[in-house]
Amino acid sequence: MTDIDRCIAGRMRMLSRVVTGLYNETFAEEGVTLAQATLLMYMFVVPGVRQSVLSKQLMIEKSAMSRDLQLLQRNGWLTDSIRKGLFLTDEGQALAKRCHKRWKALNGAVREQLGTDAVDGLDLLTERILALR
Amino acid sequence: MTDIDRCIAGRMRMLSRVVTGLYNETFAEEGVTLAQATLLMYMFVVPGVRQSVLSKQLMIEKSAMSRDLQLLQRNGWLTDSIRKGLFLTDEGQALAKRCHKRWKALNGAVREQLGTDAVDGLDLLTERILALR
DNA sequence: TCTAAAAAGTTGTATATGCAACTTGGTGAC
DNA sequence: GTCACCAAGTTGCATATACAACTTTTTAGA
Repeated sequence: MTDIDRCIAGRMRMLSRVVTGLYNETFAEEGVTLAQATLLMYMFVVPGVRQSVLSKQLMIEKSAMSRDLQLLQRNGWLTDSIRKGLFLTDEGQALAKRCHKRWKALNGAVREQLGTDAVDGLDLLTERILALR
Repeated sequence: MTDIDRCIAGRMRMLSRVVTGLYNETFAEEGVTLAQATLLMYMFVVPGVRQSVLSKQLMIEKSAMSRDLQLLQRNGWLTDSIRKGLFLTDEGQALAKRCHKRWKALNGAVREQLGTDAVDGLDLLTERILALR
């Protein structure tokens, strides 16, 4: 029973924790987490997007999404009508831009350090895992 | 700014959510989650292991680990002395065995469905991500 | 052996997440 | 039009996770 370190899910979760920590370090300078920054950046790109769309795209359960967005709203980054489509406030837009700048730099560096073969591996893995469902 | 779906961390988190859901379905029949089952199986294999070791191995922050274990203890699967090394109760051992059986079947099927190339990709990715730190 | 520093573990606080059950909103059949 | 249904969103409850600050335990030196 010494084979449990070959657990696909366990491995994915571990890697997720590690990279999350890495990205959070950067976003902390803007006072947000990676999860929050991701939502902000999505909403910047697709103004008016519905929760259900984000939920499906990111594979986050709708109730979790609802709460994540409420948090952003409490921080003044979303307008009031979050049930009719999501829109960033001016402050939210400015924050999204700053986050994107940091994200781009970090993500580029990470992709480079991982190497194209590892990144390709991730793409393949993504495809196959999504096909499991 | 439509490049955010190329986020390494975002991707890892999404995949983590998906596979976690898949594994949780199986473990739910034993009344535990994947996270809990993983800890039970580890402790079964290495009786007396310290929290700090699990924490490093699984890359889970020590305070999170502390609480995860307290939960298992409240359920009667761990003996009292969790500060001096972790030991499963008889019930905990029986549960760990049942979990391992389910895990082995599911993980084998998942590895097969993913294919060796994708699994190899995950191994490479693991290596590279751990090297980032 | 005693003590000071390091490591291990816990607790406060907060976010991220899921499932179940509920409410609200929209849409089509009639 | 309205009613019945389905999709979208929310809320209750629970787990998983991190950081900071604290307490306890261990370990190294003198």
